[in-house]
Amino acid sequence: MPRISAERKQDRLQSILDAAGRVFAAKGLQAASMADVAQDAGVSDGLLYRYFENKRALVDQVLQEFYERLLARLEKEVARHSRIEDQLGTLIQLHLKAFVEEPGLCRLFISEVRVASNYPGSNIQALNRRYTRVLLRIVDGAAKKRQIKAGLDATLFRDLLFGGIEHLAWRHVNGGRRLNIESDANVIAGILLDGVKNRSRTLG
Amino acid sequence: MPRISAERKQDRLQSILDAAGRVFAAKGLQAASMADVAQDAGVSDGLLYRYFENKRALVDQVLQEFYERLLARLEKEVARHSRIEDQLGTLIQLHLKAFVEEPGLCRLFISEVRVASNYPGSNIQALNRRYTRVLLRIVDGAAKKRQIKAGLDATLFRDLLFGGIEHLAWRHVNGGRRLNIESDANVIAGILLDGVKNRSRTLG
Amino acid sequence: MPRISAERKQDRLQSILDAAGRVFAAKGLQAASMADVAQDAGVSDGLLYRYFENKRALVDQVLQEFYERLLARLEKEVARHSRIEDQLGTLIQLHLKAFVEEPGLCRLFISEVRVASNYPGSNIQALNRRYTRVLLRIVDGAAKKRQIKAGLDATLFRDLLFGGIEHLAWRHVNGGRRLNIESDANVIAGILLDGVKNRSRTLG
Amino acid sequence: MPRISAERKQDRLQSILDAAGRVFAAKGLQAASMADVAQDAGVSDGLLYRYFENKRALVDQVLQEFYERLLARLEKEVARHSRIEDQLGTLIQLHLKAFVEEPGLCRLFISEVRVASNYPGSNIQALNRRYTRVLLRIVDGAAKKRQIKAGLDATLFRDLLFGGIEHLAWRHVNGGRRLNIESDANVIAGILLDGVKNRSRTLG
DNA sequence: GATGAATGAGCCTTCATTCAT
DNA sequence: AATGAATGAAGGCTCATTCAT
Repeated sequence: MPRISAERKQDRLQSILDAAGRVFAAKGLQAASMADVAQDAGVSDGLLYRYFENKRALVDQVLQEFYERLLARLEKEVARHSRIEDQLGTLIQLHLKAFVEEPGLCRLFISEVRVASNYPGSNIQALNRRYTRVLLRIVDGAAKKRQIKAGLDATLFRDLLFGGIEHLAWRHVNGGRRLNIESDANVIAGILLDGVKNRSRTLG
Repeated sequence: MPRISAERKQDRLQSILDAAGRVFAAKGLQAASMADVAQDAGVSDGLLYRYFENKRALVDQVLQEFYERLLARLEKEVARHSRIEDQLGTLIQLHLKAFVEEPGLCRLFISEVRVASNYPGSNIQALNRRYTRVLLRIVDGAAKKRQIKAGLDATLFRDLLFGGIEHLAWRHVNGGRRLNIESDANVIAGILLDGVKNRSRTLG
Repeated sequence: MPRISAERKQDRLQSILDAAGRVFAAKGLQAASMADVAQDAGVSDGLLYRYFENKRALVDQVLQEFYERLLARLEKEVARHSRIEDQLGTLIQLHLKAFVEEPGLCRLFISEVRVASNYPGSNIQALNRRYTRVLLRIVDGAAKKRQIKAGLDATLFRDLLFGGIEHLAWRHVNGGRRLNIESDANVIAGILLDGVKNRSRTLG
Repeated sequence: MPRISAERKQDRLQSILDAAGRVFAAKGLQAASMADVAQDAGVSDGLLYRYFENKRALVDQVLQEFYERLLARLEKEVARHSRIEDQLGTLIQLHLKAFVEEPGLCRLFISEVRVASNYPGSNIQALNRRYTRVLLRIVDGAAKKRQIKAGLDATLFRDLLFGGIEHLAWRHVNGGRRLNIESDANVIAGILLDGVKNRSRTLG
């Protein structure tokens, strides 16, 4: 019989995750100490280690939740549209928006997610695949409607898309290029769709 | 009268930079200490600080040289071709090749260059612009030949391209997707060129 | 009216002591945490502190029980013999056997018991005296039979014996010298008995 | 060309070792922190790690020097005597004296040396062998003079002796039994010598 | 110019112990 | 009685950077 309700424990967990998100986003993974996170969460240092094995595990979780939130939005919103252009445009818009709305996490995500995804047991790989699946559904739909030739290599397509979005978002966040989310998203969607329109399977 | 000739100093500088490149690439920025670099370069710890203000400055320089080497190759080789497709394909190929040939620096570059580019006084921004210029020349050439409509936003185009290449290279380096440099480069070039064929100026 | 019967409480106490013995022996005092003990005993961390004031007290108790078990065996088995040589040989054999059979506790005992015996309130001193008494009985018997001269300093004799056994056992446990319990015991008994045969009281 | 003379470095090393001896002896290995040692030595925390890889290595060195000092004394003084009884008596006296004169180190030695000797690369084993060699020389001399039968197992003999001395010294240091170094040493020497007088080779 | 000894702040992590439930 | 969440002090260790020589 737990003396402390499951909700309470959930709250603690969530408040730690939130704090970690804020602190890591604000100071960067390297510069932010576990003590910083604990203080921001209003708990003791030691408690962090009851919920997360170590700093790495905490960051991983933060990034994972960010990624999951993004994916959930993507899947839901993309499904609302039926035209290929709208689906892809929506996906790009949401992705850009997610990054722009949470620039700190965005920075963290971009600079850590690839490294994190290498850690054994990391779920980031699974999320990457999930992202690919969203794209795949769009591409397959387009192929069925003969809007693009069948057989496009989805991972290559995903890398092109994902990479471009990342770059765009990053530069915006860092004060480089102003972003017009809606129109930029449409341009990118247009370029990529036109680009693959007549392209057949290119890679296994 | 300097006790040590300018050339000698240049040599020292270069050997430090080389050592830093090797060490940072091999162990990662975080795990590599200044002492590691000094040892690899065969100089004392203290000497590093005569040539570079701090660790950050040293890394910046390493990345900058890597970027510069890449750009020099790009500019030279791209200029050899006259067909748009060949120019773009060459650019992509060289970029991928640079990353694949030096996976350690590639990793460093990808995970640090954007951060580095924020540091005041960093020259990375200038190199980004130089990269943009290479692209711009290709795009303008294409526009003149009416292969694409005039006015494509080159920075957006660059981000798409650069981001995609980065992602592709990263995943290859980390054992994800096998890379077929030549064909992959051509596919990407094809997609992007087709994509922008009918697209007019979209952003400032 | 106690909610928990006295027996139940005894069971708890004993299961904690058993767990502590296992855990401390397996991991060493330093490396074993109270949480480890609690888990092994199947109780909560907090409960340990109802039965023992702190970690030190718990270890003391574990060692004490080990020592007591050893003494009980010694007293019982030694009494079965009437020849001095057999009495001493048996004592040594049992002592060695106890250590060799429980190498973990043996290690703990050797490296902690002397420290523990300093703690105020520790009963280890009393057990030392009890050990001395066993020896004394043997020595006195021998004196009566004129096998040794009267007046041997029993504590000195005990230290010699105890120390030698400890060393022998320790080195065996740590893979140093192979132990042949029976013959080694007899050799030691022989040396010491012959050694004190003609020795008169030396110290108060 | 070292900027700091080798002597200076030696001084530092020695002052750290001395401080470590003092601090570990006074507070116990566990309770003494590296910071304590650094403070006592008047150096920074970090410097300790320039001279010793870690805490363990520092303790090892302290114990080793203590042991070496003891052995040097033993070897030198024992050689001065020709009668077996005097040789053994001297050895025991010096050993007891060493422990009694430095009770802190003695405690450290007794409670740590056996553990330390297990560490790979520890020199304690070598010192143990050296101690055995001193004994062996005495025993062999005695055997030649027909004072004892040839073939006594020197390691068993050493354990008996060493263990007894340890116990005696320990109890004295902890306020147990008063020690009369000279006479106790002679008693022990007498017991052991008489004990082995007629004993032939007993173990490999 | 060069050295490398020295610094010392700072960080992650552990764990005995407490106490609200 | 029993739980186990929570605490928080403490400690070993690293390493960028400085500075006397």
